[in-house]
Amino acid sequence: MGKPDATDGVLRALAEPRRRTILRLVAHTEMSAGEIAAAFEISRTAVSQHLTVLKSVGLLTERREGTRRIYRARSQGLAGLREFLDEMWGDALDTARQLVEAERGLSDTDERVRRAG
Amino acid sequence: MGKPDATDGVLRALAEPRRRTILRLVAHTEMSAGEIAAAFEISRTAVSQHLTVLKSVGLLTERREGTRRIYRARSQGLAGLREFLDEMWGDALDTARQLVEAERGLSDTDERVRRAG
DNA sequence: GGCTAACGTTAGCCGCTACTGACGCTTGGG
DNA sequence: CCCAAGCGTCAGTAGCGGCTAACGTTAGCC
Repeated sequence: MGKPDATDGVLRALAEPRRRTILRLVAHTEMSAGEIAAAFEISRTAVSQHLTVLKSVGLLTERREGTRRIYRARSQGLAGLREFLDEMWGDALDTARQLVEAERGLSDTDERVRRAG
Repeated sequence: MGKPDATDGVLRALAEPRRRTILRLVAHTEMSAGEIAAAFEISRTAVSQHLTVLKSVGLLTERREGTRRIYRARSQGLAGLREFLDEMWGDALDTARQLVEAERGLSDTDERVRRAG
């Protein structure tokens, strides 16, 4: 419920293979813009634009450190997409999602892993 | 043979708002191509092309009945996307998988990142 | 066969999007 | 101050992707 527009932007952002690669790169660790750009063969400018897109739809977090900008994936940005998936999957997995949400509440970025058992 | 990443096609298909609407329409019931087209204001041709795309990436099932073609969402086509989500979300479902991998002894994942100390 | 209904397919147009190259901005150091 | 490092931003361009209109195809009825 909330904004259907949010899911639209997220899906358009994820439709690009390189943007998905970027997300995977910074899924569990941080990286500077330069480090991320070094992982591709396209120009640094193109990567910067991808970073802008990902950040604008809430899939990326930016932190400044001197002249460098450190990026990190923001898993919360995928919440709307998960809702969309569950809506059409209509499975027992929806129950699991409720358990997870109830457990983590509104806590923010944290790599800690917890069992839902 | 085969496609290295079926998720790519699925995400590109889902990036279109009308295709998502189509999927929602036939998520729990069947509909003919004409009925689906009637739900939009674009031409029937455009809807037919959307149906072709959705079918080509495995998100739709087609059944013929006389001159009509009946469509229905194929939730199995979203399995790969769900894996992608879990990979970056790191929720309880993914945790269970990680535990299994840990028991097997840290086999093959190469997404390990070096941590600059 | 002739005709209609219900679709898919093709050709062409047009807007969007990802790319490159040049430039501007901010930070830190001499 | 000047200069370099590190990035973002601004034109400009090539190509992809979705749209319409016309045409082709299959199924059923008379």
